[in-house]
Amino acid sequence: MNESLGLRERKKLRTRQALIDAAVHLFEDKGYEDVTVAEIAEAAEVSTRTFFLHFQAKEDVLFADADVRIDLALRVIAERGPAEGYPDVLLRATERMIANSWDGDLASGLAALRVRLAASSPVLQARVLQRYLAAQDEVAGALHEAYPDQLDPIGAAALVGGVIGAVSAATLAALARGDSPEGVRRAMRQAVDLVMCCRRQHMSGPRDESSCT
Amino acid sequence: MNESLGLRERKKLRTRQALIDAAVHLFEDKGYEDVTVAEIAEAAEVSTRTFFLHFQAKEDVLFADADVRIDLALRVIAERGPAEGYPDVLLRATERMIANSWDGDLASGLAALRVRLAASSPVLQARVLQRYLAAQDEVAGALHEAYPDQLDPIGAAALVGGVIGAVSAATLAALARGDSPEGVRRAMRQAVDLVMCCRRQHMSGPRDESSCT
DNA sequence: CCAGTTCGCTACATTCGATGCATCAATACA
DNA sequence: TGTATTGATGCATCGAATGTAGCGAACTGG
Repeated sequence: MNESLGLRERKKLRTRQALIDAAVHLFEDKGYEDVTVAEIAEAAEVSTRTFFLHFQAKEDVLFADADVRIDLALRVIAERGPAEGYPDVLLRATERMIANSWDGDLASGLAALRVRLAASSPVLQARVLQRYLAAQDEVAGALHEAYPDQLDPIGAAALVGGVIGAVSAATLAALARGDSPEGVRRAMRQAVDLVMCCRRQHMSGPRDESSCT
Repeated sequence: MNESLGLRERKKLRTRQALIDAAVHLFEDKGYEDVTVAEIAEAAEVSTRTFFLHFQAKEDVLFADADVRIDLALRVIAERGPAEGYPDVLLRATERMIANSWDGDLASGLAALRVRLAASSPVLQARVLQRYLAAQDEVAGALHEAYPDQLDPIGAAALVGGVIGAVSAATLAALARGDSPEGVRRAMRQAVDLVMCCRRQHMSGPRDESSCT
């Protein structure tokens, strides 16, 4: 995976991962609020200061890989086909993010832990929303840049916000219901279909067209 | 207004109002982040501790009178017409909430300030959105109850999440752009149109049908 | 009018998240 | 090897938020 990295960067990644692991274990045991950053750092055998050198804030340790997903979406937009309309691009970007979260967060149970913790900690919940907003903003901005004459900034924001909002709400509902990872994935796809079905001109992959209500 | 209150409670209300006024003035001058609770308390001539006796957190001084009117949306759903489909009901509920949130703004300048500050402070953004998220859950549940055979829980969550997400994102985008209140309101309606246009069967009020892309 | 109680407020101490700064030591590089 | 880069550290500090003890003004019943 990371064979060509220098020793220094490998060490850095190792402490970062140690912090993540320590935090996850502690959060699972004691919940979010009852774990201090000092505890996490101590468990990872680094200083408290080092924690904030790797993560902007306490809750960011739970979103270690979330930034990767934004990059994925941005790349899909950047590498779009010349004749591709924005509904298809947005659809592909969304599906790419879903696929990524499938073999990342969802499989490892990190997403479920996040939801569980957020449900019991309003502070964390607010920060999660903040993060989602920032992500939406970036994607919407990129989409507007890509289709400046078809999407004004407001329309792009509404479009992206609608998709992300629908997928998030469906995912949360499925997770709250205790669905299996497959069930969660199905909920995600259902949400995408619901929002996008009326807007796409042609499909980029095999999908049941009749599921559009 | 409060003639039959005891002297003690009147005093309490007075200090509370002094804290709100001081906070509003300071926020207007210096923005949200650059004002400390100690400053607010000092300007209101009370101790810092007293501030937290009246408000759970710094942001709550801005939400002093703001109760999210979830009831409005729920009532629209409850009092739906027998032949009304869920797209129309949801549309009406959303419009009702938009109209109300804006009326509240005009009534007390506090809400207007809140919106303005939220544009520049991610913390406040998240707090506002948190309130919307709580409403989202209830509305989705009510919508599912109202149309049990047309909307499963996941579908209802996705639908409502999509609408709220689109409206929120468009609103924030308009605010970030520095739009006038009228422009913000237009962005809200644009977002509703974008998400709902393909789903409504008949309109409940005067609206440009051709705006549906 | 007076004791006893309630309660809003204060001062002080403390915890915790987060940041700035100077510094050390290991790595990378010429 | 010598130098520069950089991850990690300790320390100081700020601001939000909470616990505690206690004062004094406002209510209560007699």
